Amino acid sequence: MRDLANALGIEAASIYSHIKSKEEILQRVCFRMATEFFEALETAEATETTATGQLRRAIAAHVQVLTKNTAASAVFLHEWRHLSEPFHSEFLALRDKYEGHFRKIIKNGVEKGEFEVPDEKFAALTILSALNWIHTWYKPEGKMPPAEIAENLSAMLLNGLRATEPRAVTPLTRVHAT
Amino acid sequence: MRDLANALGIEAASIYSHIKSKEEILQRVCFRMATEFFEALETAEATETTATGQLRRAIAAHVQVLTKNTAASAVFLHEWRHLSEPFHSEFLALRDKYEGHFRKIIKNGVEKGEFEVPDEKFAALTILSALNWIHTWYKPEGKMPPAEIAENLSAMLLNGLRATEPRAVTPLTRVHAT
DNA sequence: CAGGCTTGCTAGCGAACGTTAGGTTGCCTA
DNA sequence: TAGGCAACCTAACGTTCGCTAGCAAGCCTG
Repeated sequence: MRDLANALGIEAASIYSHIKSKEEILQRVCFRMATEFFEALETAEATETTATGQLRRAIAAHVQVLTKNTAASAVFLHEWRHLSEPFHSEFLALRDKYEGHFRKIIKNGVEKGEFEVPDEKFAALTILSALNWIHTWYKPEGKMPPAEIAENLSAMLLNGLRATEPRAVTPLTRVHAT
Repeated sequence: MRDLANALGIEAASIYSHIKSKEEILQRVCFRMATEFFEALETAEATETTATGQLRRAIAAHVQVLTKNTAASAVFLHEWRHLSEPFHSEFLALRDKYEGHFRKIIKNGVEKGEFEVPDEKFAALTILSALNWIHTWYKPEGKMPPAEIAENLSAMLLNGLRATEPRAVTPLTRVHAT
């Protein structure tokens, strides 16, 4: 709190004119990020019809939210553990729901013959795992912009490392300005 | 410290008969885990000759170390940030070296025509990302044992989700008892 | 222009933190 | 059997933590 106050050019006690408690900050960050992830995901799902397209859009959306604010992302990904009830449970429910969207995209893909996975829950978890690590190394001034990161991730996750036949990886068409 | 002492059935001050400071615990955990990861990785590399084989072994080794002690893994993956100098720099150097091993396996694979990736550093990072998340959900009593997790991860990372031609995923032959 | 709301301040509370000082006990060894 | 050391204790240190109380200044609105 004293560090935060210092960064704001304010006394620590003055912060409490704006918030009720330290945890309120945590709650706001966690749930605002959750909302951002959901909105981005729903847009992604609505934009495409094929499972492959939806998944690639979903990955791009997730990466975009994640890279837009890496500090908030780190809080969203790790610090939610310190939420008190009922926020902790509520947050976990949202997380499950978000993961469920990915699971459903994958399930659809498997049913339509686009994908082939041993376990769709495991696949969804692995995809999100691969995405959720980027906040630890991503730097806005780095040479790889979020869109390119997303494309590389999509390519890797959809096609794997293995060299076989040539695989077309067409760029995503632009939906709206970022 | 007081929690730790309580878990040990001891007074907090008594801990200092065994360690110099709280950070010493952090140092020991971080560097012991680093050693474990390196030893497992080097065994994996020595066991196979193809890049594909080495990568699958390396993934299995990493997963095995990670799942053996999820609490220590969480410390290794996140809390190293709180190491003081020179341990912080030393740790980062080890991390780079470890990642370098993966990068080299991938590079070899690309040169031998086994793999096809846009950026081998990025590929290495993505693979480790996918692996390093499992400590957040893995439970020893869960229905998926570490070896199976590793196999599924290898399958996903090497082949991707996309259904194309049938891909043989042969199980790893057992090297030594676990 | 009076009232209240917003935003900030100073002072300080009570709890928790990592850690130290100094002492007691019991075992292992010379 | 004497000495030393390992392992533990009680007591308390100085610091940092999140936060509250109480107050002052500035702004907007009735």
